[in-house]
Amino acid sequence: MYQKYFKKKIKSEVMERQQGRIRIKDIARQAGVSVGTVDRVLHSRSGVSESSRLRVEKVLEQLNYQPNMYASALASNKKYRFACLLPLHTAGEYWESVEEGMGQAVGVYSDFNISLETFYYDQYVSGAFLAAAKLLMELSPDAVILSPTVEQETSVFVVQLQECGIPYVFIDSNIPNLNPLAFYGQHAGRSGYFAARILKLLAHDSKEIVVFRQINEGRLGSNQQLHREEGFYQYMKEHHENLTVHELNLYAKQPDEDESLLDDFFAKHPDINCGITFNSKVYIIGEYMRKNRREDFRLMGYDLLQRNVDCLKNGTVDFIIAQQPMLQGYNSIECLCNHLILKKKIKQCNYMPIDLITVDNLDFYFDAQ
Amino acid sequence: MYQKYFKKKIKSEVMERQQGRIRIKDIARQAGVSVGTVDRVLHSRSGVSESSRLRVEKVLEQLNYQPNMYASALASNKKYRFACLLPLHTAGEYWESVEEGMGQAVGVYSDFNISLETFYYDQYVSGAFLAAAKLLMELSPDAVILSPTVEQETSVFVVQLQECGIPYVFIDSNIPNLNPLAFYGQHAGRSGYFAARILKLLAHDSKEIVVFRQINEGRLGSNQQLHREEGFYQYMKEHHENLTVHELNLYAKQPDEDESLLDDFFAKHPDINCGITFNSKVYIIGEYMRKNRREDFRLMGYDLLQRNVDCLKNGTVDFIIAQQPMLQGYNSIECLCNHLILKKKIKQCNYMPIDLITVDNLDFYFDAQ
DNA sequence: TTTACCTTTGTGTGCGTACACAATAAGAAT
DNA sequence: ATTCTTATTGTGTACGCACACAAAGGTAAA
Repeated sequence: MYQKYFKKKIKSEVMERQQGRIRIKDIARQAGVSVGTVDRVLHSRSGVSESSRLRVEKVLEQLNYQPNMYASALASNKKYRFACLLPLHTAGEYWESVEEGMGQAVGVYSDFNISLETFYYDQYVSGAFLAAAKLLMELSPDAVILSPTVEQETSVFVVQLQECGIPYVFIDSNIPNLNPLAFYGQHAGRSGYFAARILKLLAHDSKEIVVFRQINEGRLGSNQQLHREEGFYQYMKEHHENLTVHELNLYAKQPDEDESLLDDFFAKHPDINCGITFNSKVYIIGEYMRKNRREDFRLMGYDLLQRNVDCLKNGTVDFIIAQQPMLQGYNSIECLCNHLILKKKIKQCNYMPIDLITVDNLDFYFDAQ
Repeated sequence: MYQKYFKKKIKSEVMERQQGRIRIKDIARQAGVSVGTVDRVLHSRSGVSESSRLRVEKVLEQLNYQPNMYASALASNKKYRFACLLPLHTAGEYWESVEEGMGQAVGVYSDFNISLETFYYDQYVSGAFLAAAKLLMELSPDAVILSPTVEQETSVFVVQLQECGIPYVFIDSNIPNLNPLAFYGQHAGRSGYFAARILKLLAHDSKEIVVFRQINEGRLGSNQQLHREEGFYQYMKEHHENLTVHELNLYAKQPDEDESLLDDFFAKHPDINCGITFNSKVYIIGEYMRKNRREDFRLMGYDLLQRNVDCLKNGTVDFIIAQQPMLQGYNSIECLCNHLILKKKIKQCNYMPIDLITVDNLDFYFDAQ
């Protein structure tokens, strides 16, 4: 009859007894010792003779013992306090999604008795980071999640964490030599490089484009933004060296100020019809274009804030590059559970995908957990 | 000093006793009954008086009891057999990634005593699906994952599953009126619409483009492919009505045959420099272009098979649309665990993101779990 | 030989839940 | 009143693991 089918069995890559997993009891019987001794070996506690330790370890390896993490977590019956240190932000901002993801993960892993307390600092006030960090440390948390936006203050704090043996996870941006347990965020340089390729497609044959920049408290954006710009310019240098890239600095203090800056710029350069921002506030430009009925202007930006989504939908923004902020938050909590409770091995550097969003695939972006 | 920070506490949205979660024991004490009675209420088993049932239910709601799923799974000590029914495929094909994702999930959830057995059918041989399904049913699985590629045979099988009360999950493509427990896959129409927008950008001002199609055993591709095409044509109709779209049917029987078809086509249409495929075999075109040194040809396709990735890297393919096949596999297993073991609520329709991949963001696509 | 002390090993209980079984109460039948 | 039946409720054990404590064995000192 039909020879056109067959089957295959996957039973998790764990050795099995008749049916069901190897337990500590099985190891004990095989090695001729009690479960207590096996337990001591597993947790490398003292009080085991060399001979039985070796015997147990051999059987452990032979049977490829994998502990039941849930039973283990249940028995240990510990509570875990996680603390999080984030830039102060208002509703609708990027960091809110990160927090939402963390909240989701806390819910999912609530059976592990975890709790999360978040502390905020104003990234534009010198010393605020360390002040918030001090408050945080009074909690004596079991692990910390933070965004290393203020590099040198972060270094100071990280040393404290290391002294206390508290593991810490970086989120959004990375400082590799501070050696976090893990990092979740985008490869900013590559995302700028990618953005450049797409923008050049959008720009068609235009000879000039514009980069809108955001200046906060005199600082030229975050490290993330700077790295995106670097990637962007690298692509343009490699592929379109004779393209003219203008830069326009905005300040987002009073909307009027930005508006007149934009007015001045486009009065001077009426032919420029393509631009990009490397911060999350492309809606400022989008809303300006809508107000001034410049429907020909092609525009790109970062992050799916509600106002940016609105711009995508009304066509003033063509593309948004997203970086799964919710997933970053979710993963950072998950990572701590895996490390502290389930004792799984953690991958240190975790780049988020560089997602290109248009009005067409927008809906499905949020669908993915 | 610094007023620029504050804190916030998230402790999972679960009511708590002093510290730690509400347990069955707590409910029992509050309601003035034994844990056995609470257990009977929780599982709506018989043998509880109306009065105590009401009392328990009231306390349950008051304290917002959330069972510890891991303790529950541990105590119930059941084994779960999952079965999977997929199209027969060779190494490097799309379905292999789906299987990889399922394998990963089986590993992650191995503490729940789950096992997975996969059955294959030749989607081009009539009756093979149901023959494989019969084999599958001999396992008497607790749940089934399948790709409903052969619509009418799927209908027959689904009726059997419903009669046996076996939950089933659709993967890759959906047939909503067959009412699966869940569906994981892409919105094919929208992805075609999205593809059209990007392709038009790539095509610049070209007046003609080409769609390469794959004919298997006389069938014009899967439902997925057809829906992508529909979305594609819809976009073109709405936005670029006077664009000429050529279609070229290929057969992938002997490479020579396809090659001469391509030769003929491009001899007849030497000016066409932009094309797309809606199946996963864009590498056939990419490799042809490389062989014929047509570096000007702009090309798009679907799915990150190794040969497609190679084409992305050597520049013969510009964009690939991906659909997270690994995540589809992973999610389908996870969904069954959530439903059967953890008793969580399942979302029925789960569209995967429509991801646009270039050589720039390729690496990070695979990084996301 | 007895006692003390330390090393090594085994046993018991608890984590929160599920389920089998025992116990109790209430009512009906004798 | 006694026995039987049935409806209701409580208790005990198990799941796999962690950890406290008890027990056993060995060595050295008194």
